[in-house]
Amino acid sequence: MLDKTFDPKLVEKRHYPKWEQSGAFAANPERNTTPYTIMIPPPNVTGSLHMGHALNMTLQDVLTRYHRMKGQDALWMPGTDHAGIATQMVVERKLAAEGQPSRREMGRQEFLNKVWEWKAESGNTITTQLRRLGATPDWARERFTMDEGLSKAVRRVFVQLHKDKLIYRDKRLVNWDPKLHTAISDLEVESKDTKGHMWYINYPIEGQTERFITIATTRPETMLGDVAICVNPDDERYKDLHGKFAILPIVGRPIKIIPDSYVDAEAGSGAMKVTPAHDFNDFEIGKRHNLEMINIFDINAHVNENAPAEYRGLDRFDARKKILAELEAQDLLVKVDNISHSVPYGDRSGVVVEPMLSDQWYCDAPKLAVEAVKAVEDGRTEFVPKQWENTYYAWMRNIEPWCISRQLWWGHQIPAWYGPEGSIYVAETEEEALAEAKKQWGDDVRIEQDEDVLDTWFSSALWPFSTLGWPDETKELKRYYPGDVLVTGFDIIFFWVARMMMMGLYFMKDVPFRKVYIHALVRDAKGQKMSKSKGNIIDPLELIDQYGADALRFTMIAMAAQGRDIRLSTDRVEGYRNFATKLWNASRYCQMNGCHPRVDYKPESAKHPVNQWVIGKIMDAKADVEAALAAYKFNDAATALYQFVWNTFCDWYLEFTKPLLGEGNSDDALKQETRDTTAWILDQVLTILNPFMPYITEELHESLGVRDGKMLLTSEWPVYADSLKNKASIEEIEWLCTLVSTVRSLRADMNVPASAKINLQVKEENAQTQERLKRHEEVLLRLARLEKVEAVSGFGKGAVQMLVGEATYALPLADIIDVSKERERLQKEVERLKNEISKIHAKMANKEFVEKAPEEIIAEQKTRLADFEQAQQKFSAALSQLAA
RNA sequence: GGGCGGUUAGCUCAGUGGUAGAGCACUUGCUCGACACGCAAGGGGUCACAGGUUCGAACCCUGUACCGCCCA
Repeated sequence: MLDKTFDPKLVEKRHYPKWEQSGAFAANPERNTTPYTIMIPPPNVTGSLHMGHALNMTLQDVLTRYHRMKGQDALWMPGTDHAGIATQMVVERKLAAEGQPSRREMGRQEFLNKVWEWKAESGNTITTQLRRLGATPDWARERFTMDEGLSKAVRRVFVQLHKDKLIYRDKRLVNWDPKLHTAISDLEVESKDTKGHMWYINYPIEGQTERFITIATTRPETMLGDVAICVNPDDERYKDLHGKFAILPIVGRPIKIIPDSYVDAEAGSGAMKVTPAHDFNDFEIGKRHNLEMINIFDINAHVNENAPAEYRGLDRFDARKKILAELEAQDLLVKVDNISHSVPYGDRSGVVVEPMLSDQWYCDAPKLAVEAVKAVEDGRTEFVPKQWENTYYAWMRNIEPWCISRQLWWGHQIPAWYGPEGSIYVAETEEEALAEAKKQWGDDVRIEQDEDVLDTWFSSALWPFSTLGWPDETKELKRYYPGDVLVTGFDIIFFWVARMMMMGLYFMKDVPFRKVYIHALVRDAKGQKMSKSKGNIIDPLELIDQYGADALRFTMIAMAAQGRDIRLSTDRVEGYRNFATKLWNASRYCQMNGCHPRVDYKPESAKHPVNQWVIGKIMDAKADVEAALAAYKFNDAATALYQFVWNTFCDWYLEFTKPLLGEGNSDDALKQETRDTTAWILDQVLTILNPFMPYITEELHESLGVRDGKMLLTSEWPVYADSLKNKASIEEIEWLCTLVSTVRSLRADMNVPASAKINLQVKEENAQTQERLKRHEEVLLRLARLEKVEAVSGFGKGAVQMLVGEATYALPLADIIDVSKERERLQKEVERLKNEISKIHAKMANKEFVEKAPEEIIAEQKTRLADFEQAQQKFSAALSQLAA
């Protein structure tokens, strides 16, 4: 016998290892069936499971389990990402905390050893946690972006793109993170609106005493690197200064005043200082006018030797203060405005990013994007929901060269070697590079590998094919590329989805996945982003401990379709925990009543309308689930299941079975049919629900007696013949439900005590109704708590009347009835009906409606009208009878 | 500034042209032989606002307001 409640903890602990050891998660490229592929968005190896993962992984697991049950060769490819900056930071912090030598002190190789050690210890945190969620990826194939195979793919891609001139080295401005000492890509920069100042500074004009040109700047410290002043060519104020020089205050360098239409005469003072080495716009101007680029900062964003001695070594913000003080002393500071402007911050370090001139490697994203855009335009890859394609296009059509080098140690070291006189050899191995160098320089040449590593997203971009063995031509690659669907959040469309599209198309000549399902982000109940600093993090593992993995999964699924945010509150999780308990107890009921699944049971054999009805209902539920999953409407699937289990199966069907299985029923054949049907329906429910709530369904499946000893995990998704559905029975039982509900409702309205057994009278019933009333008498008596049902020719005084179908029913409540209350009820009912009737009358009187509306709508309105009119008549009659 | 999304019951949200829905919360009544993590019955909505299209609009179009996100 099942316990009274479901204990997820024990069940989860027991089933997961069984599943995993069964080998059922494994894809099998030899199988003669269609593959179904999902590539996991590899979580950071530093990470631990958060709500975003819980949602993302649950959805993937649902799809994987579902397609696996449908007989496809499902490959859910798992793995983790080496997360260059994040991991390096974690390990550095750990070293510091342990009082060990710093990264620089121990040197590159030693440090990398430490990172690998750390990875060996903590790198499986998140994969362990995924197991707790019940995720079933093909663990045997688990990959890590720093694996030898994936690293080989990275080198191959780099070399090939370089050969094709799609990767190049360039000296440009980059976003420099002065804390982490690395360049970062545009995407890793967060612009934040910040309160700041606009300083207006006078630069003296060379050779003219007492004449100044006023520039406006938010970053006065960069003036140490000024090389020109720009004005709009049409700006009358400055026309005579074109080509003249100003003297850069503090530094004393003469800088040219040049016209450039980039300058907005209306903005600031209309004159702009130009610092090409420290501002992206100025850099462009500098290139246009061939200006010198003076870099005034070192890697810490401290002032360097290109500035006057007294500023050297100062932090950029200290330098700003000193410069402002000096300008003020020289009376060159004209005014200061308080403004709000956007300031770039490094998303990892949180410090202000410094535009800095440096040599970096770039990937020609604009060229690669062309095909990637086309692939979405022509539908080779489709986003779900569709509107995300706009987001994708917007970025892809304005894409900038991608800075792919990072001044870090943890990552894929760039496969480029430097030889004499600035020669560069890009090759997959040092041997190859050396060979090339020798070819050029003769024998005793020394080459050195570029110290930098690649952006982590560079290797992630290859994930859909590098994990399948590329560049080798493996059978996996052939079979599982492209993937069926990528499941991810909108926050990494640019970082990851777009880049996979570019790389996949370039190297595989096909898109990496057919569909991209974009889900929402999980927020807290108030819509706030969860973050450690806000302290509003809900830990999925705590929820699993508290409510069970199934409850958490079902919550994620039920909420999946909501806009861009999912507001998670524990109430919801609790609600789905209750759902699990409900299912548990329904199963308990089945068990107590001897409803054991029978291998030879055929649903076609069910004769009783109640049984035929519930079979029809499970067919609908299954079809709804299938349609929902096909459209990635996970919440619809959840609703269909929830409603079937709770409302149809528990609230109605199991209640129907009580009289049928009870002592009162002497029809043994019917009893057996009902037991068999109940067991079969439960078995179907467990099967269909399994991808959503794998633990409880597996447990129940196991304890209720198994069809053939198979786990649900490896069971087949059901298929039903359309002919199974019996419309007449469905209609009949729906009538029965309405009748029961109507009686219950009236009893409550009339304050009939729940325990009071009363009679139900019926008149004007047709032959079909007579038959039905007889057939379902037991059910009716029990569910509506009635003494008996009797056919009468007329109702007595104090009969409370109701309508179901063509017949009129009454509860004879002569003694109990509150006449005024009953009058009120009837009047309200008549009023409502009159209202409906007049609405339909108005519609039908509208000539245009009758002419233009489709026939079935008009027919429908006519039926409704007839029903309402009949009902109104009967209630009016009841009302006058009450008055009499 | 540009773009995208949202505004439906107290709350969280479904709902793609014809009868306004769910869960939670709330009210009332229930120890009914699976389940109080439950059962039954209820109350509760100018579908943000203003125009337009249509026989008919929560739904399509235009605009406004407010909220959120992304990009500059």
